[in-house]
Amino acid sequence: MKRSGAGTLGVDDIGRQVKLQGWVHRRRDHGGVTFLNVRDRSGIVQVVVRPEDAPAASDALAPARNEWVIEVEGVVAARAAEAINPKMATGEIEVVASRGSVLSPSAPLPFNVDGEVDASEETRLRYRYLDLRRKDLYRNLVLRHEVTFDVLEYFHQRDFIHVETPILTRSTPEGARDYLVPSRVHKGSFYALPQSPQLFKQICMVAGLERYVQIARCFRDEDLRADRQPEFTQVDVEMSFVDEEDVFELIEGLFVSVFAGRGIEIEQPFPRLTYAEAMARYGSDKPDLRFGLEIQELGGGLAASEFRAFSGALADGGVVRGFRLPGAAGASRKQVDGWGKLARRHGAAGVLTLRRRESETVFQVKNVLGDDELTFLVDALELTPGDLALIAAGPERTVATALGALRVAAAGELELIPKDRWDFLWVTEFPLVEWHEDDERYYAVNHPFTAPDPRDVDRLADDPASVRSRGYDVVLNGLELGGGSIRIHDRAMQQSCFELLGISAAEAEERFGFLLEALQFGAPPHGGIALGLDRIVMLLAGADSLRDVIAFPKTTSATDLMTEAPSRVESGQLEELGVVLAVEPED
RNA sequence: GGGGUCGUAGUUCAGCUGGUUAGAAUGCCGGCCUGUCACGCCGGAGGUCGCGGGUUCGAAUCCCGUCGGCCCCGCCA
Repeated sequence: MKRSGAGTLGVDDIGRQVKLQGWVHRRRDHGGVTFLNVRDRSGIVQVVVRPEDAPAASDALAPARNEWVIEVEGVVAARAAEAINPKMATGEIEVVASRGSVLSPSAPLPFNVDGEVDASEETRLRYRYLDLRRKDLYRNLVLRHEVTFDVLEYFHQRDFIHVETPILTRSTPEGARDYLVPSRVHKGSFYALPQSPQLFKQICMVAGLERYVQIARCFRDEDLRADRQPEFTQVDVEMSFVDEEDVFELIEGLFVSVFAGRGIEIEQPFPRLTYAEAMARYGSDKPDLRFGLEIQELGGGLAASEFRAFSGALADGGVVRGFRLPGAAGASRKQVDGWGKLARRHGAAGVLTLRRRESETVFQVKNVLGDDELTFLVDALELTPGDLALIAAGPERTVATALGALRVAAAGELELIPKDRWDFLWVTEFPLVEWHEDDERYYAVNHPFTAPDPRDVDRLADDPASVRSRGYDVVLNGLELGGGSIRIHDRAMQQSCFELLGISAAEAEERFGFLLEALQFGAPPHGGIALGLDRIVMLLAGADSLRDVIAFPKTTSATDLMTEAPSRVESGQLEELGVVLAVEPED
C-alpha cells in the first residue's frame, strides 16, 4: 500500500484504507483506547488504537512514545460531531488503526518540538535536527527553497547563466578577514574561501558570458550579529553592456516577482536616495522608510546661541540636528536616559530633549536658549503641542549616526513602525573612498573595482574623498539587502584606483594581476549586484534572526554547537599540511 | 578588541539581604482510566547550582577569574 501524508487526509478520504509513516507527535492513553497524533511533513492526523478491535496493533504500538517513528494502517473514519477538533486541519477525521509497528524508537527529547519554542537557543542549536522538526523552522526552509527556485527561474528566463565559481580561491586581503585553508601540496601556501565571487564574475564578463548569476556561498571571518553569519548565501549577478538603470530595473523586477509569489505587492520603481541625502535625512545609509521621523538641520538658527554645546559644535564645523517624535512629550525619565545612552554608544556626547507643551516649549537644559531660538527650533522641527524632539550636536558623521540610531530605536519603542510594509529603496552615489585615520590611507567604500562617477573623475587625484562612485545598495525596511556597482573595465583606471588606495603597482600585480591582465583583452563595460538571500528570506519569514532561515547556523562566536566545529585536529594532519601551531589551542 | 545580559533537575525557570534535606512546572518511569486532542488522577526517580579560585564557622547566594549562549559597539572592501 502506498503511503499517505498525514496532513493530506480529509473528509474525502472517509472509508479509505491508508498507510501512515511518521512521528508520534503526541500520545494520549486512556487505558481502553489510545490516541496517537501522527506527524509527517505534510501535517498531523489522529490515529485511534482500540485494543479490543485490533489487539496486535495495540500491542505493537503500546511502547511508542513522543517522537517514535511508527507505521500505521487503518481506515479513515469520520469523527462523531462532538469529537471534531476545529483547531486541527484534519480534525474532522481520524484513522482507525488495524495494523501498526514501530519503525524507530526515540529517546526522550531534550525539548518539545510541538507548540511554542520553549528551549534556549543553545539547546536548540545543539539538537538542530530536532528543532527543524518544528513547523515554523520547516516552513522557513521550504520558503527559502521556493525563493531560491523563483530567483533562479527569474534569471533563467532572462538568459542568465548560472556559473559555479571556486570555493577554494585566492586570498585578497582588502576588506573582511578571509577564512584560510592550508594547501598540502604547496606547503606554506593557503587558499582562501571567497568573501564573494566578485573577481570571478567580472572575469566571466571578460569571458563573454554577458549575463551571469550564481547562488553563491560566501565566507567572512568577522564578528557576528543577528543578521550576520560567517557563511552566507548571495544571489550574485553580473551583466555586460549595462548601466545603473539596467541593474535597477532587473533587480526591481526580481523583487516584484519573488514577493508576488508570496502574495506581497511591491511598487515599482523603488525610490532613490543619494548616500548624502540618506545620511542627512535618516542618519543611515540604509534608512528604514516605513516611518517618517526625518532628521532636520538646525544649525541655521543656533550659530550665535549662548548654549556652547550648540554654538561650539557649529563653530568647530559640526552640525546641530534633531527630529520630532510626535506625541512623545510625556516620555519618561527612563526612556530619555535610554536614548542618551544609545546616543553615547554611537559616539555622540548625548542627546537633548525639547518638549512642546500647550503653552510653552521646554528645553532639557533650562535657561540657555532664548525665546527666538526656541521659536526657531519649534518651527524647524515642526513641533505641535505634545511633541518631543531629540537634538544632538557635534561632528556631522557622529550626529548623523547617533540620530539615525535614535530614530530607529524611538520608532520601535513608540510603535511607530507599521507592520506589513515593504519599503524598498536604492541608495546611490556612495563616496568612492574613505580616509582611515588609524593607518592613514584611503579605503574603498564599496570595493576597489567600483567605477568612479565620470562627473567626479577629474578630482580623483586631488580630492579623492569627494569623488562619488557608481555603487548602489538596495535597502528594505532598514536592512541592506544587497549592493553592487558598475565596475571598472579599463585597466588604466583600475590601476590608478589601486594607486589611490595605496596599493603599489607591484602589489597590485601580485594580488590582482590576473584581473589587470584580463582587463587588457577586450573587457566589456559591466556591472552587477549581490543580494543577501538569507536576509531576504528572513524578512519574508518574519524572523528576526538569520539563524531561523539557515538550516545549520552558527552561534555568535562562529561555532556549530551540533558538530562542535571548529575543532582541534590530529597532529598528523597538521604535519601533513606543514602547519605548526604558534599558540596552544583553546579549551 | 569592548559593553550589556544570561548560565540551578532532561527542558524552561524560581530561589540569591550567606544558614537545616535546593523548589515549581513540564518531560521521564510506574499504576489507574473507552473519546481525548496541552487528556485526567495517583505515585516515583531525577541536581558537579557552567568551571576554577577566594572570602567565611558555613557559598547556588558575596568577590576574582574563566568558559559558553544571546544582544550591541568596533569590525563586516
